[in-house]
Amino acid sequence: MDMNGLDGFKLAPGFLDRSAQEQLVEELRALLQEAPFYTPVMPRSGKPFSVRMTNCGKLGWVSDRAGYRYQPTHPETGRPWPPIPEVVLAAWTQLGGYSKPPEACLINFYASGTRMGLHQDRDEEDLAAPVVSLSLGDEAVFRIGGESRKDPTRSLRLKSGDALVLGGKARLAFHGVDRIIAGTSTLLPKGGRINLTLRRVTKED
DNA sequence: GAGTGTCT
DNA sequence: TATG
Repeated sequence: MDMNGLDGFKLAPGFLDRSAQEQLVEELRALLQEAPFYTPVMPRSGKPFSVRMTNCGKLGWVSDRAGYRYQPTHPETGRPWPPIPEVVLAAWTQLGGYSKPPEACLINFYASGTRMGLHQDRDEEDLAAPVVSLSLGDEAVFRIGGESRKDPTRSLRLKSGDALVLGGKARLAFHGVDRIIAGTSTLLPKGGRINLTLRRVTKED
C-alpha cells in the first residue's frame, strides 16, 4: 500500500515470484533438518507460543522462562544456527538500505489458528538498522500501529512472496499477526505460513 | 525488568 | 466476525 514509507514501513508486494518462493521453500526444507522448529515459551509464566520457531544466521532470537535474548545456538540441539539463504540475504541488500549485514534471521511457522500478539522488536542493540521480513504460504492478517501500544493500528494482508520493511519511524512500531487465512496459498503442501525476519543485532561485530 | 501471552 |  505505502511504498514510500510515509507510515514508516515499506511493503513490497510480490517481492519473490512463485519460482523464487518454491526455491526458498526447498532450501528451508534442508535448513529445518539442521535447525528444527521448536515451541518457545514466555518468560516467567512458561506459557507456550502458538508459533513454532527456529533461526538461521550467527544469532537467533529465543524466548524461555529466563527471558528474550539472541544466542548463537539452537536451544534444543545446542548446535550453531545454519547460514542465511542467499535469496534472503538479497532481500536485505535490496530493501534494507543498510551498510552492515544482518546477523539474525528468525523463522516463524504459523499454523492456521496461530496468532502473534502486538509487540515491538526491541531486543536489538542496533535500532538504526531496519527489520526486513518475508512471507511464504497462507496469507496473514497483520496489524501495525505506532511506537506506543495505545497508538491507532491498521490492518494489512501479507501474501506469499511479499516483503515488509520496518525502518525509520516504524522500526519500533507495535505489530502482530491477528490471523492466518487457511487455503489462500498452495506453496506449502501442509498449509500454514512461514515468516522470515532479518535483523541486525549488534552495532559493531 | 517484563515481554510476542490470553482476554472480550 | 473484527477490533483494541
